[in-house]
Amino acid sequence: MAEYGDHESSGNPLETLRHSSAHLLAAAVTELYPDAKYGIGPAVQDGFYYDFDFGKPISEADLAAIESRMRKLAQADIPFVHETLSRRQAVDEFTNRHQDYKLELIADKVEGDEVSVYRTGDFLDLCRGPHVRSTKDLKAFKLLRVAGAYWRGDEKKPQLTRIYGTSWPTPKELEAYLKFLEEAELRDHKKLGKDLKLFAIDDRVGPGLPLWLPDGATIRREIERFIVDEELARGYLHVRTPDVARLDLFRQSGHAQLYKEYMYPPMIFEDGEELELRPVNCPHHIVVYQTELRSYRDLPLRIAEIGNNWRYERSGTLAGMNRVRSFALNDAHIFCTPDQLMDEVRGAIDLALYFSKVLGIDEFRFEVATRDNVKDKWLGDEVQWAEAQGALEEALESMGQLYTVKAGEAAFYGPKIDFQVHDAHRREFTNSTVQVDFQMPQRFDLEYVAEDGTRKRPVMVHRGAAGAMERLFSYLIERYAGAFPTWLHPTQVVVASVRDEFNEYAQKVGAELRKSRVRVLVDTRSERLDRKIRDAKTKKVPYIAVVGSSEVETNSVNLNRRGGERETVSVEAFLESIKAEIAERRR
RNA sequence: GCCCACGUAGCUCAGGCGGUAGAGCAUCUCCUUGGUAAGGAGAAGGUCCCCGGUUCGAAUCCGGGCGUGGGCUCCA
Repeated sequence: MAEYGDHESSGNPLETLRHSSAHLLAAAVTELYPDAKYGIGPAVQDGFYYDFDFGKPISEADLAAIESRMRKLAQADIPFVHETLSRRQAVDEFTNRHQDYKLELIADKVEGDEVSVYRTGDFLDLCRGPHVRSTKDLKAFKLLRVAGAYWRGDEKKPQLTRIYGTSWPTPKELEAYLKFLEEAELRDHKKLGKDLKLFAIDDRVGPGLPLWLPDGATIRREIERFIVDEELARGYLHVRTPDVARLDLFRQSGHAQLYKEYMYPPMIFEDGEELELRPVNCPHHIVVYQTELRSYRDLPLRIAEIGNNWRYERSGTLAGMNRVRSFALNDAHIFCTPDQLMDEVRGAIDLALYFSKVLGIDEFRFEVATRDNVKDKWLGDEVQWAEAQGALEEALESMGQLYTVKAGEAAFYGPKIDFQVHDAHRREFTNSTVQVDFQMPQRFDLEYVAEDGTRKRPVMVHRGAAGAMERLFSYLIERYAGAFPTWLHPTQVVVASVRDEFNEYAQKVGAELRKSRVRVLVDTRSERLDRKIRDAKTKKVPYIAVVGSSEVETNSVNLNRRGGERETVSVEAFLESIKAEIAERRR
């Protein structure tokens, strides 16, 4: 979390500009709301924010006035002045201003007797800088929205009002950014999901419980077939296990204790039976592992399933298909020896990279989430952790992949690699993950018979190579703006007859394509061709095959491709080419 | 869960300072047979999110819910 000490701009000019914009915002706010207390105000991706305690909350309607005050201050050409105060002076200054949050930061974060502050006219802020020279350097900013944010990121602390804004060196860049936001709006999976009838979320079913409509379900089926076939080819064993289990299973795994807040309450029956909707698949897969005595010859054993998980996410965190309460994870649990760990991690990363390549996930980055030394929230001994962490990092390095390390972000049972992608609005989220686990093997007393006949404990790797189907789908909708590659598109071809008299031929062409499992819609409505083309284009169908008198004569179709080019080809040639495109999963 | 905003026909939205609502698209019917992004006409369609309160009267005002969106916290 950004706090004094790490929210300062690094010297990157754009960050400096945005950080100065945050100060300008706070200066305007303190003029308009003299009782407002200010918290922190860093530069963030694409802009900045500042947190305030207004006493009583403000709303977005108030932003216009604040922004125009900012403009006024910007035009006034007020310099950003750096000063170093003694601790005593600083405390006096902020006490006079009733700035309790700043006083708290001075007490907690400032070491020594020197306190760095910046003055902008009457406004004084605890800050290391650097800043732009004058408010006049801030030429292109806009306030975007207000939000609640807990003081110092802590739910138990008071909630402040955060004002978000964006700031750019020139008005032209600001305009381009606002345009980008507008375009992101058009790609939004929630909007396109509705427009293209891919999925629906209905109050009567419940929040976070999406319904996959026929076209969405078609895309999901294609993705699942692709995933399962590829995993089978790579030595995974696909299983099917139930969405529920006795609560005791999750007591043994530790989820009932450590993961309780995300779990649905158990179903308790008259005879005392307690069944629990599973929040994760691992316990079921462990039971699969234990259906027989395993030998070292069986390892690595890779048990996979596109398994449904149920997590009672807090209502405020739900978001379209990206964050739901019931989702299908492309999950697998690899049981292996410590010696095999590296290769298995590499294999999992390689698979995730392959899925990404085929699905079109071009922009991503890796994060290695490790334990930190401060907290005692980690289970297991440090040597194991160090080994596992080393294996993860070495795997990435040996594959030439760059990564960042996030200390303290590991799962309680082991370190992990997260595969970070971002949506149309550049909001980042985890799609796939590779996690090393020493806890479950211990809790379930997993073992295998080693070469020397002794019983040994396997290591477990949890991995979701393509993530959850729901989240992946939300990503793909935005990635392609609904214009899915042919192999994924629910309607691969629309056959459009020019007039009713060609309907029969259109049906014949459609039937021909369908024989090869091409998904075809034959548009025989009594509408003009224009209309049929428009409707198909609106649905972003990759091929529109127009048929009229000349096509009937030559047994051909006139193809209107999504890219734009048009061409008359024989039905046979079209069929061959689209079959190849689908088989190769071309983008 | 918390903060802010929003919730009117299947969809996108008007309207309404209190007198029970309107458009376009979609749907249905009829007419139209038109070669590459919306042919025409008509019909049908709404407990204005839900529950309370104020009022002669509430979609409109007030209160409480529920849901959605953007954030916070959390996370696949």
